[in-house]
Amino acid sequence: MRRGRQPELDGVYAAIADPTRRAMLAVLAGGEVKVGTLAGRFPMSFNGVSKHVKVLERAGLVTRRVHGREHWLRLKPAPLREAARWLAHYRGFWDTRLDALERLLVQRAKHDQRVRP
Amino acid sequence: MRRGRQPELDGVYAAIADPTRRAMLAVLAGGEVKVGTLAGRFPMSFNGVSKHVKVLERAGLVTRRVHGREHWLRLKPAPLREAARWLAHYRGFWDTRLDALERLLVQRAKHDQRVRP
DNA sequence: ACAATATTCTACCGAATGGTTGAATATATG
DNA sequence: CATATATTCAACCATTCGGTAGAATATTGT
Repeated sequence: MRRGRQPELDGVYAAIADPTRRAMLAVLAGGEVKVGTLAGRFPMSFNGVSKHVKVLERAGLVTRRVHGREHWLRLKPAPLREAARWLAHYRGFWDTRLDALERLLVQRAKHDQRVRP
Repeated sequence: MRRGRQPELDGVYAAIADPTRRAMLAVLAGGEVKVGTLAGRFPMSFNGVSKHVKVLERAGLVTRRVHGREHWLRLKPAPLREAARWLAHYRGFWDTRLDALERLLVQRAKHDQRVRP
């Protein structure tokens, strides 16, 4: 695993921590969408949507293609794949070694309970 | 896949969006540690660490076992597995880019009350 | 009983977030 | 040109966040 800091993960996880933005990603997964179209589908102001889009952009999850006065948004899944890989690594580790560790710890806790209650 | 709102994901993704908390999870993956031990490993006040621990607890990623005056923390990887599964689901869609994606998204848009109220 | 230890609770601070409104900018259309 | 459209920018507000310091609580050790 790559050690050290991975600052790009901060933005990605923070971006998808918001349910509105997760819903936006779902919409964008269907293809390119204008900002206005996106705004029409969410119960908030145009500017509110614009701000969320900017967060997704900053996280590298969305790119913008300006065509005249229209701004078309396209999903860029690569950072999400990175994030998934990071999680998968930990998940794999925990699925194997840690579950065994947890069993052991539970066992020891029971033992301690028996020995000194 | 489970659709609609998944509020537990909010807390999990928000929790792991912070590099300090990701590092704490890495430490906890090595086994149970006291809050104080954790505090000794991070360049911030005891109280700062205590707050981060509380965030991880609220996200369901850490449990606390109070033994006397010592609070032992244990990792609970289950919510991370949930989060990984959510990401893997989307990743799979993007890898394949099938028409099924479009159909599912249209269906979701119809069902989801939060989007287009 | 007393003092040290492990930890939380409360209160505060500055910065970031999620949201709003209103003005500005660029572009398309009559 | 004038006007409607698509969008951002700027300011503001309330809340949350990451962090600190100090007081309070519970437990252990002498």
